[in-house]
Amino acid sequence: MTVRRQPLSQTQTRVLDLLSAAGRPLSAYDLLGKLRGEGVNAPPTVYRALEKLVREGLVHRIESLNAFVACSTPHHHDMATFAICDQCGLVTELTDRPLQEQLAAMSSRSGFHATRMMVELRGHCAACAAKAHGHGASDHAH
Amino acid sequence: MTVRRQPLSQTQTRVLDLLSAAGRPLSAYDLLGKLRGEGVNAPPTVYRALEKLVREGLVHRIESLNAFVACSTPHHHDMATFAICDQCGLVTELTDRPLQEQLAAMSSRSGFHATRMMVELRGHCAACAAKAHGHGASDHAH
DNA sequence: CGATCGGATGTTATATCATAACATCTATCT
DNA sequence: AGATAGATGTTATGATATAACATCCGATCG
Repeated sequence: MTVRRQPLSQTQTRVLDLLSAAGRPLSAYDLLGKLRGEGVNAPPTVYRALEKLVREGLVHRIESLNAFVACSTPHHHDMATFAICDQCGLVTELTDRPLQEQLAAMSSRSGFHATRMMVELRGHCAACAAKAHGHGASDHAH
Repeated sequence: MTVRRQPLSQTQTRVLDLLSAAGRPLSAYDLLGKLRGEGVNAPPTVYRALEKLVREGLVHRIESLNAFVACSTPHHHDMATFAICDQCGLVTELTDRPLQEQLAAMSSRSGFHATRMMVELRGHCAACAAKAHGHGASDHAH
């Protein structure tokens, strides 16, 4: 299932595995923390691995969190949509073809040629919205 | 036209004016640079002013640039769409009601309750796309 | 084989973005 | 006067990201 266009290096594989295992966004420094003692001691190595993984479409960068997640369905679409719960930190990758088409249409209608489209929704996931029955939201996230 | 729900302080007004005059995204430190010598000497003041302006819907934060722009049509929508040219740095704020509705629909369909929706397109504006007739793209942006 | 090249990594230093924590000041309301 | 809310100042630090340059290693080719 997991199609890898290019072979991944040791570090790249480790980073991807860590992100997959986490199942949530990790910052470059979160990853660096987990890789210390495995011969990775400085930010550039992590950022370079992430850069490669993003190029390959295996990892997404979530701009509003300054963090990275393993792509749930590696496909290299240059289009990612995320719903980010500000309460519990849950991040869900959504796929919505019509939305992508509409974005592309809006984009080209204005003469803009999009190479990357980011959609990030902030709010509360179903579970947290249910819990918050009116009593104040005491945001956490992270 | 410009509806201000709350009166703005001196600093807040200056920041908004600087952003409006710039007509492009400025970082908090860009603003700080312009405000030194006007009694503003430290980041927190700028960030606090920006925070207020964003709350009021007068300024948007562009996540993928870590920068701020004056809202082209102050309305407090919690929804912003930007097309960012990676070549010349031009940032255009787009409004597309159907897109907003579709996003809201997709969001609620999955039980997610969105309080903020961010859409950022990266690519080339019409002018730059026209210029780049095949000869290599030598990205600039900033 | 030895040369060369691309890709990955190491290493050091620094740039850039953002906030914590605490003090002060002023306007307004009571 | 006392209380409150909002804005700001000030110092320090935390968090994120990259520049610049050196090295290493495996593949390819003459």
